[in-house]
Amino acid sequence: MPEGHTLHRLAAHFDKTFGGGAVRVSSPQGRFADGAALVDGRVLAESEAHGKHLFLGFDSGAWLRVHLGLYGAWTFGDADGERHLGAPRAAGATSVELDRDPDGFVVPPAPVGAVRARMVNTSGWADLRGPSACEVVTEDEKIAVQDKLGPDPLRADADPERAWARVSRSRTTVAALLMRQDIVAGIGNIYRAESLFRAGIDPMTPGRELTRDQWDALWQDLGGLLRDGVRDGYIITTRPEHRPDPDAHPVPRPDTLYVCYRTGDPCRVCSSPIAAAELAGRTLYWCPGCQPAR
DNA sequence: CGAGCATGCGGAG
DNA sequence: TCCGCCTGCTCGG
Repeated sequence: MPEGHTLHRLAAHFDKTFGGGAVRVSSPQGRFADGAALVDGRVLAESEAHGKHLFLGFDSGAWLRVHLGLYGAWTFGDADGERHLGAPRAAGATSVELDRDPDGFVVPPAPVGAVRARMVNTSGWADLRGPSACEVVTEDEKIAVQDKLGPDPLRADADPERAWARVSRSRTTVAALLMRQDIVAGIGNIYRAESLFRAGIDPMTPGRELTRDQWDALWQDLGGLLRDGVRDGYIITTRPEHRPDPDAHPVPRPDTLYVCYRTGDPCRVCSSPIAAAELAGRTLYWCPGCQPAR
């Protein structure tokens, strides 16, 4: 689920499984062949996420920038099997047998589908499919991308004041503002809808009509939800008392969200039917009972 | 098998 | 504001 939490999980996973060693980079599909050649064989020195961008830094100073878009996903394979991080995807066949070439690098299975980028080291492999961006950039170019992004609640350097300065001056609805990566980086359709529900805020409220307290609470809640997402690996926004089985672990998928994908279903809190509307090409979900228009 | 859908974004108008 | 694109899953016929 490529909202911000997924990218931070990816950065941590790359750091753990590829960081500090030489990496072979290729493009089985061919569309990333030139970029792959630029970093092939280098040592992965740093792995970082900012909003929905993943930055993999190599010892040459070059960075690989990946944006998963709506469909992108990484598949990882090692001696423990396979797993996916990104867009939803059925679990593939798990194979624990890993062949190695004479240099000790893993020989991954034949590419399945369009593998834009493939990374291999001596303990595993990673395949990237369907990204909206996958390119090698300079340090300056990487910084330029980050300069256009708003504060990411998952990053230690995040300054919520910057976001509030924009939000509090805007006539745009808070629902639209939360989706803008130049205002808050890492929020997607699910966190947008769920955080507004939890705050009891009407999504159509103009940014300038939010109170400072409302914004502070929203920012705090987003940070907590994102950190939960990093920990759990999927988005859970429902409080235990609003789940059919408060003690169920892990939380069953149908019970994880308050409003997203629940059009017409009864609100978990007030039983009103969940509403949905198309807004700038995306579906906005909310509860008219818990988030009344003012 | 095709249509529809999805956690996103950039560019044209 | 709308369209196109990247991929793969699910559902209906």
